Amino acid sequence: MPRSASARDTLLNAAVDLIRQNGFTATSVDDLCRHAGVTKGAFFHHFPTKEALGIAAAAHWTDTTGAFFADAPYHASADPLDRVRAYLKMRRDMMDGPLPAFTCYLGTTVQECFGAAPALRDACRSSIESHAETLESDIDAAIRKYPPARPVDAAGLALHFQAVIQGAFVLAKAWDDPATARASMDHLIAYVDLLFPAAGS
Amino acid sequence: MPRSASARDTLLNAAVDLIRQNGFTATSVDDLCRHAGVTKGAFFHHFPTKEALGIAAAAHWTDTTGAFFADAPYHASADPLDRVRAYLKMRRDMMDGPLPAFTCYLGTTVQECFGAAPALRDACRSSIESHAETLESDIDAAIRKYPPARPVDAAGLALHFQAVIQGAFVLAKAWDDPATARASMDHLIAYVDLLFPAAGS
DNA sequence: ATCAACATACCAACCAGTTGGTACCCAATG
DNA sequence: CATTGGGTACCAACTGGTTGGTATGTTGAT
Repeated sequence: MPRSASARDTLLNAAVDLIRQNGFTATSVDDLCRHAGVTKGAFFHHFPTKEALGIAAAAHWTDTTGAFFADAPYHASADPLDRVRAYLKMRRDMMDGPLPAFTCYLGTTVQECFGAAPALRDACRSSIESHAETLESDIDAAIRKYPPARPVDAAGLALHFQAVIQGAFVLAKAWDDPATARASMDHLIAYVDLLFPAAGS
Repeated sequence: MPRSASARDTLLNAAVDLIRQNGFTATSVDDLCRHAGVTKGAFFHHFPTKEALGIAAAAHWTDTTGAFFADAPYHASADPLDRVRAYLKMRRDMMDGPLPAFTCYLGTTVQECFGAAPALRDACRSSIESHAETLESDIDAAIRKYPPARPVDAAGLALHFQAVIQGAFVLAKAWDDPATARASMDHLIAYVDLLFPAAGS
């Protein structure tokens, strides 16, 4: 670890930015180096292959977004269901402005690499999984506190949240408009409201 | 249109197959020609660019899947809400076997191309949109017949279905397992059940 | 003879990855 | 304290293969 936040970190940030815009395969190593202001030698000094960069970028994404969500205000409420709803509302409200600014590095990448680069696919999976796991305790507490209208398990519902979020990103890209994505998030929020009728809507 | 189902159609079928497996940019023109058993000359005789092939493949996808869904048995029921539910159950049950066999050409492609190829992005959008529109009349009739627990509009709900389906594909690829996708579809079906309480669950 | 439907051969640009080096820091040695 | 040695970080120039696309045919039906 060098003292300067140097080539490696600059490359990882460039990777997250560029790959979200153009996809993994369409982003060349030269593109990344140019954007990061380093040379190809530096790239292959830090990463043995382009795929390794992709995997490291997934970990980097987990770290940065993980810290972001850990510090987010939706944890403040005393009621677990309120925390879950606040999470969903925050994710909906984040869907604003230019698309590459809020879409997900993981969903974009996994769709491309899943056949050709299993290691990268698995890195994306575990990153999505670890984020979903941060929701489980709140969802679980909500299930315990408010009897759900249907039997649900916390882990499965947390993954469903991620599915809807990823699907919303796909539609947002197709329409080139975040409004489509937010509308889908509203349906997800409505689902949660209906699932926990005892909490009032 | 020639009478032989020749180069053009073979290329379109190859495109849908290969691009679903490997993505748009990772699928080269040479790959497509090899898989279709035609030469590059034939490719560029029928399509001015690779992007044009992608657009034509989106239209081809609309045609083939459109015909498939038009003939599907879920239209049989007399009750509109039953038709909607049967559609969702069918889509869930289709998520089986190897992933490239049931995932969507459009969702995969739009994530990659949306920044670099707006024309292709738009072709994907209108293809998704046209499929969603085939659901609108059933959803609309269901809303009229059974008062929904929350105010919903048919077009928005139809798009939400597509978002969840696309998101389910993303998770299925990340986990390399269709079960994750089916679990998300079950949540979507549960949402519809809760939305229309008057119909009984 | 014309024209669409193909095929063959080719190209410049770009691709991921390699090479052989330099600049610099730190720790051990005399 | 100066010198050496070795490791890390980085760089410019290069390589073999691949890319999307083109130029120039050839074929067979009308």
